[in-house]
Amino acid sequence: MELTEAAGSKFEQMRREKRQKIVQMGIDPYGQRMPEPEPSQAIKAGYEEGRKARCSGRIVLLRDIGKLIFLTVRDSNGSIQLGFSKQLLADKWEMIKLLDLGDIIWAEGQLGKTKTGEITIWAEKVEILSKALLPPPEKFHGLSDQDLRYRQRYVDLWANPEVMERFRQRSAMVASIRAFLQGRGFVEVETPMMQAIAGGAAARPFVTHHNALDIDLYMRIAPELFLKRLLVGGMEKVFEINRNFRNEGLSTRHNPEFTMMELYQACGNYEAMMDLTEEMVTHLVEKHCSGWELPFGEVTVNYARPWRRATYAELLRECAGCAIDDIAAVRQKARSLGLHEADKDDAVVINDVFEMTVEQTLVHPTFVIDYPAAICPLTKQSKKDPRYAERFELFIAGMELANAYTELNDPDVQEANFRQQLRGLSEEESMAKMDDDFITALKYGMPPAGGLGVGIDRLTMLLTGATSIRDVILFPLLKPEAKEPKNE
RNA sequence: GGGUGAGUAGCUCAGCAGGUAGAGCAACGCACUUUUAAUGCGUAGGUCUUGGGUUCGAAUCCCAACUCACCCA
Repeated sequence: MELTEAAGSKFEQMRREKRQKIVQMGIDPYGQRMPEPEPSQAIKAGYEEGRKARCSGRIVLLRDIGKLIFLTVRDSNGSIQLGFSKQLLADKWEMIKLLDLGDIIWAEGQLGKTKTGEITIWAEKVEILSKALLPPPEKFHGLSDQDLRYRQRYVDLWANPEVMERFRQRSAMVASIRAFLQGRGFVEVETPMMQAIAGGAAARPFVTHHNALDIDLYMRIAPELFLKRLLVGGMEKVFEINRNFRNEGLSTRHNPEFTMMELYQACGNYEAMMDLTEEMVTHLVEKHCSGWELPFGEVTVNYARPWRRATYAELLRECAGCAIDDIAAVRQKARSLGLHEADKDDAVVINDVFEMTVEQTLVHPTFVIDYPAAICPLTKQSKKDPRYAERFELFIAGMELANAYTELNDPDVQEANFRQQLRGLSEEESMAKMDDDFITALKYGMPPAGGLGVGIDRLTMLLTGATSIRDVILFPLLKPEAKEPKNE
């Protein structure tokens, strides 16, 4: 065991010794405030021979040619080459010779080009900002072990520049969504993440406990019921971008905590929400992507407007081959798909069949409209046919990306819907959970409204071509690492 | 929950008719003032995920566990 520890820490030991030498020179190996560096990208873009430039970043490549050293340092949006010559940096040379891959440094000097044309800062001042005690991953292949990439995202981000780029894009897209909505008069709000009743969606919640009050609380599965209370309060256009928590399995499309944008618009309905969704997403594609056709895994998605709008019933007929009214045929289909249907209500069986047959076929953006009213307890029924609800879900690449309703605002109908439990769903998974205060709110009067939820993680997946949700969440949920026998 | 694949040096990967482990990068030493994954020479580095089993002998075969990835429910 001692042997392993000694071997495992050999790299660290060498670096600790170098750090010690740096300290002995009177240099702080962890740096201090420095004149603000410029982004490497900007330095290169505004290249001007002889101009003074300063940058800082992590050393990702180092070529030591004796009295001349070339280093490539990487910052958050690029990298730039530094040239250290003994002639220019005689007083720091001893420290410079102790620099390693992975160290974070700062440098200032004149811009120039090498004989091969590479833009280079010929450093006159160099500071070490942080001595890395652990060696970086392999410089060419980077870090590719999936487990390590997720567990040590802090390494993944700088070892694999495309990872950094994807998260920069995510951030830019979220900023664009905010700007888009604010430009249309929406006000951003924050509503409770810990709730006494986990309502607004059909999902199993996480339970937590408040000690002082000695009560159990749920991590929210949706902000819906609180945002609607704000409609009652007189906020006519509100949105929230925040985390939801659902106590369900993990997959390439599901992380237990995920980011949802939800918005509500007074005097709107689900058609207004369709228009808004289409405008918002195409705005993002236009602003952040390379064209209307974007690859996603095996498929190519065409985001060009207008997007298809098809009813739930017509898609069921198209893909499952049965009419929504012919419940015997639907149950037959369910059995042939291997689904258990005997103890479930019609609407639940129909939806099971829908999920299995239709969803995966919807590659290009498709609004599925007019859901069976029975599975939509928070949605206003269609005036044309009360068996259906004014709800749509948006599917892209077989993934549910958005969900929207014409919001139900009749308190008596809402109360009745909360009491109506469907067989085939556990109580926790049911959307119908009595929330007396929400009914009280509706009794004061909520304007008719359109409501929309968009999964931000999935949207990022689609627009950046990431087929796993873990690639768009900085720190996805992982099983804690098994305790290893060797302790510190 | 089920199936498939993976886990070997710090990193990226070879090695599998069973005979006690190998490369590149990284590291250490030497040389080098225009390199681009710098180069040349030299050195060192591993309870082959863990635990059982088969065998004279296991990284390799068998069983179980752990973790990850993908597919399915």
